[in-house]
Amino acid sequence: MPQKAKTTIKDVARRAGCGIATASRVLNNSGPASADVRKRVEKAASDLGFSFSAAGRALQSRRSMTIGCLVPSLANPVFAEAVQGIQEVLSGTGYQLLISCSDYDGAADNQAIETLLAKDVDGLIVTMVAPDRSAPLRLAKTRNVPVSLMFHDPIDGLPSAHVDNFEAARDVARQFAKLGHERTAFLSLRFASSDRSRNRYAGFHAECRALGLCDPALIELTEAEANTPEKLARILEQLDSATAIFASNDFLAIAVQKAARLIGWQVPEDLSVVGFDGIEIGRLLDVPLATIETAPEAMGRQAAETLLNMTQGVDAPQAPPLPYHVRTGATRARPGPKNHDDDQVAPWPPSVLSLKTDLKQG
Amino acid sequence: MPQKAKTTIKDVARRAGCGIATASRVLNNSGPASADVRKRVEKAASDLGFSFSAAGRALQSRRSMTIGCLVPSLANPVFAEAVQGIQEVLSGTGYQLLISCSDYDGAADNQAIETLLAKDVDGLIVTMVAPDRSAPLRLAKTRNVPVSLMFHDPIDGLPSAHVDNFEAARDVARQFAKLGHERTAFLSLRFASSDRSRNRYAGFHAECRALGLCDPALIELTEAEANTPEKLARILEQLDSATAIFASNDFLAIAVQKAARLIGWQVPEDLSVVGFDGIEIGRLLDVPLATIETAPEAMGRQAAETLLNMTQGVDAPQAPPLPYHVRTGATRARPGPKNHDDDQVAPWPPSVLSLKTDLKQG
DNA sequence: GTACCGTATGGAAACGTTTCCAACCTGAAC
DNA sequence: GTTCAGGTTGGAAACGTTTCCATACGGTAC
Repeated sequence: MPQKAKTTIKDVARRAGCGIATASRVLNNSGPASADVRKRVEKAASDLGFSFSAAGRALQSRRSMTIGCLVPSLANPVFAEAVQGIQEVLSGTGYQLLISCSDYDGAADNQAIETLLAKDVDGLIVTMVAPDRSAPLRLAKTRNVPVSLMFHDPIDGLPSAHVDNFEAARDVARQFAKLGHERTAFLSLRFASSDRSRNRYAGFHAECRALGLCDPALIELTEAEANTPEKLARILEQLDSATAIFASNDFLAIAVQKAARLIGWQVPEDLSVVGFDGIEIGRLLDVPLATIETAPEAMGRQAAETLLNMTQGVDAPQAPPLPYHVRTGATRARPGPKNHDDDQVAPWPPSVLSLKTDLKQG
Repeated sequence: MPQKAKTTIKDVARRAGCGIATASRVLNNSGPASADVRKRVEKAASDLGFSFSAAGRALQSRRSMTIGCLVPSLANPVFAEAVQGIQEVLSGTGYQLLISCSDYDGAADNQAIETLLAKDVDGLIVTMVAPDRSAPLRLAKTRNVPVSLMFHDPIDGLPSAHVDNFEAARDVARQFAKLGHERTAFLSLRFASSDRSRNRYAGFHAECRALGLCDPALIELTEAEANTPEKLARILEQLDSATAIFASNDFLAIAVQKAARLIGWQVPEDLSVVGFDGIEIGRLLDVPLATIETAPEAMGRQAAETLLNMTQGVDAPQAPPLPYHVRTGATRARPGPKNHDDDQVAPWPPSVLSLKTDLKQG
């Protein structure tokens, strides 16, 4: 095994018959050099297939040219698209992206940030369970490592690329009210570990109140329930008197429709469904999904741009929330008359199902 | 701005009143140290909030503890999930993931690999346009940087985590034949830059021949066509006499159904549709999508595991293709009698649409 | 008391860069 | 012929680690 030793700038200098400093200057175009030696160095470099060692460079320049990124999971297209947006901005700037996933685990979040910091990243782009009260995130601040958030509401001087979840959710309530719905439910996964879900619920809840609708039932699903139409259907059955459902993301909204069909409910005649996120596939469905259309990729781009500014010492002000768009779709309608045995009798919201999550804890 | 200088091991040593070497030994547990000095060093380190500099370490140890990963795009869930799988395996090993996206561009592929190599990655996990004939990929080999592929058929001694696209596609042809379909089409995006699509077409085509069906029409769509149901519908109309469509991925398969509905075709009565990949959402659709179910996450995991073995000098043999699973769904049926004006008259495949891509080029 | 051995310790080199600075060269001005 | 300015050049230090090696210090065996 001819362990090809990596060629260093020293090798280039020797071959070109000049000093290391000169070679460095030529290769970086960072100082004077005669045409003659310049040519020799360039030839030597290409002969040897030389390329700089990032490690040596990073050590000397105290910049790793690396940006750390933490997201809950890449299996969720929302985050995958956001990362894609980051990539687009970063490509061509010389920065590389170091990725970590926490799987929605708050402890893993902090661990990951520590690791990224230890790698001397030049900046951090983060979506995590609890960006406020994260010690490693504060550490980044004191170390002057710029931090940019995604999806979160701005916190504590940390800029964030986000949509106004609260406002958008109020829009959903208004739509339901205008169509004449009274009893609604909010479906979510991982309510406790997502301030996005919590804010959406809060906005939805607040506006339902303001408009005189019943308080929405808050349902937190397990992974299993969300992914198994039969289980989800059983939950729906207990929400019998609800005529409209706001799902915390599009994936859930699609699953709900499947479940509704299983128990013979028509969407939107028997049940209106609205999602959140605006994933591409929702538009292409047979019955296009009504949803709040956001632009995850744009969030990634904005977060990356803000971060780049910060690395250059530009104190970027918090950008306004990114626009969202109400996609009408075809999964909303006026509530139809369901054939209830016990109309108007069942208590609302159904106590068995509602969560007692403290909204302030987040 | 109190530019908090990073604390180095030198600071720790000074505070603990010992030499650098000793501090290093204690912190790494890599050599003898008296209980006394050990305690002092540990205290000093925690007092100072010390953490190692990855750059210094990388330079000295010639290992960056970083794995480079190149995929076409994270906006495609298939790759996002694969990366997620890689993450799962890497988490806890101390390796970090450096990500690049090429946006399906062969030149960008090579550029990205060069950049990753310059970052001194300890290994590469790659999905690209043309892994054979990639100079930078060969360079990795000569530099003894282990390389592991994803989705590609194994090449040239490079191990790959993949499914057998050719075989799986033959399965689709067999299903169509069994149901009695004669005229079929294969829909793809970026045919030229995806050996996956090409292999799927090749398998589908071969088996159609073997079973005595007509040659499938090969249709390459532009992004715009794939994403705009109306445009796609216009293309479908020209495939009037086809009764079954094999879409190169699930996304396309869903879009096709939307387009079919636009021109009044029922799926599966008027048109059978089968996809490829097995994305989660397909199962939850109102009419579950028939598809070849693969496990992108498992591919990522396998690629990562193979790579880890290689970094440890274990010469992992090429693993067999990962299993795929035929999901029956509800988008396939026997061909129904379409009301054709010119039944049996139109030539097949429709020459305007068929691509003349040379299958050997890939 | 001397010789020896094992364990703890710290100095210093090395990893591949960049950059400061001193030294050198050429030619022009006096 | 001497001096000076301007442009080239290379030695060496520094970045933060790890590790080789020599030293120092116990103690045990004679």
